[in-house]
Amino acid sequence: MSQCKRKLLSAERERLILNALGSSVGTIADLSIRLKVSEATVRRDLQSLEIQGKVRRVHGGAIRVQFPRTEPIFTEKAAFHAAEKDQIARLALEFIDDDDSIYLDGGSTVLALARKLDQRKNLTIVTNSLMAAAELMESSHRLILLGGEFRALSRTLVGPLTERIVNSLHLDKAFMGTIGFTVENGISTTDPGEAYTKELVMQRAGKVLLLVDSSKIGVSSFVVSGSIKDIDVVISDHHIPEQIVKKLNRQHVEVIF
Amino acid sequence: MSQCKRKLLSAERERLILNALGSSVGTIADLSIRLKVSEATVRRDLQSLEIQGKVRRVHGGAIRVQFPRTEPIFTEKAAFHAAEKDQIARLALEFIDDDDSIYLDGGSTVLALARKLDQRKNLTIVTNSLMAAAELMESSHRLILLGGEFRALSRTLVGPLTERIVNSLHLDKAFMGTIGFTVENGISTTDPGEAYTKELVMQRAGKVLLLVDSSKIGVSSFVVSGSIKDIDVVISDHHIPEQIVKKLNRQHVEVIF
DNA sequence: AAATATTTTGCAAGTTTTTGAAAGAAAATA
DNA sequence: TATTTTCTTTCAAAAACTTGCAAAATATTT
Repeated sequence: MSQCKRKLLSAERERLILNALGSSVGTIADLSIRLKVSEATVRRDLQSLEIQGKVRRVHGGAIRVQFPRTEPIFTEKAAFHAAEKDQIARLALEFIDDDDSIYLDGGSTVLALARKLDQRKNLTIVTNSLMAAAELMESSHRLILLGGEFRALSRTLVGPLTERIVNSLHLDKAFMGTIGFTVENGISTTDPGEAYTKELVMQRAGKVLLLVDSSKIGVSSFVVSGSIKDIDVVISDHHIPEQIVKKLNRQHVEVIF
Repeated sequence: MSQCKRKLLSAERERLILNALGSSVGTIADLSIRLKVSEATVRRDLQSLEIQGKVRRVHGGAIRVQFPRTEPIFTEKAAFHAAEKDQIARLALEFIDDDDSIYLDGGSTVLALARKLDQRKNLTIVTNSLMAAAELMESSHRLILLGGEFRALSRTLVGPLTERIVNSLHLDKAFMGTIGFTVENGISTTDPGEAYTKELVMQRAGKVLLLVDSSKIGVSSFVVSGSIKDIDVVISDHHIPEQIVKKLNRQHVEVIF
């Protein structure tokens, strides 16, 4: 049906790539042979497909995204940048001492921290994240859940009801996650209820530590949920731009990576 | 079945590993042979899977973990008298109308009710049970969790902190579970924190329904968590003794079975 | 139709990631 | 305690990725 001599348009190729990937993965080399183009071109096409959210690129090839929902489901999000998140969590763990009372926010980066907490003793852990709670169920620490309205997308408890409990607690350190982070606008998220609870917690905590992988830096989301002033320490990975670090230091925010 | 010549991507290998592990354990040596890669690579893959929370590494191999990790104690309990509990839950469902705001207590009998709630529309469901919450995560109902201290044995949130949220809610109907139930002492449970929260909820609810299978009738536990006066309806199975029914009726408690 | 601008493609240099091997540390077993 | 097995760390080679650039293809203008 299409003229086979003429070279294919990139849009046509992209459709062919998606086809070739089927439901599983494909290598660059394989796709390059099948489409009769150079590997460089395949890479560019996959890059474009990744931006469109149709494909997830991995070293050596790409994986087709199964359910192209508007927001990636939690488990997919967690697998993305897993190594960076783990590294950030390892750095964050250094800030936690035995017998601390700490707050764990929602999000996969903070969840990575939750998985490491059996390296400390006798913590009081407060969280609004059901994923973190599930992870800590078996632990010997004292676990307190914020009440509130359940938000399915992030699996967290949010909104005005959380205020009741937050205000009756003292928190030594709060480990916060975020959707977006810029020096100008501070931290931002998609849901107003989520933002409300974040702000509340940061006001109650002795020290606020923001865990943010570099893919979120420079991104602004819908609702502002806190400014730079609320944050004491930013923990990120090594891809964080040097100029951002300098700007943060100027605002008396410690940066670790 | 699979193309053995082509080199596998790490993402593919990880899927194969999860597959190979199935629900049991797998050794490094075994995986190394099956995937035709070095043991070092298998270790690295397992490390990555552990960071993602999909696997638990042990000396010599790895074990697959799946969410929600159900404690054997709890599942055994739930399996016990499962048919009776399901029957009780079916009867309890009749008391729930569309648009109700209801409370779900902890315990396996109430959990059976939670599983049936997609037969109603637009409920506001308040609960202190993480098992119930896990069950209702995907539902379209509005879900509110009581905050408070996490009690591992029952997987519920209990204690003084729950007061903050309970007192700011209105509940049409409360579906309560219990450890023990006698006409003389009312309902009783093992944990003071648990009892505290139960009493609180029953005071705030328009109608209190007790879901109790016959194995718990005549049993008294450590802490009293409510008297007969607090209860409007008792829902049980057909093994409930006739004389108990009469005594309850005399105290204006409706009995269904 | 010719000339020019724009986009796409392939190539190559330099960088990063992955992989397997080996040595020392830690854990299990006898 | 001694011994074996398994784990972690480190290293070097190989594979894959990124970036910049020039040639080719396509689109736009004259």
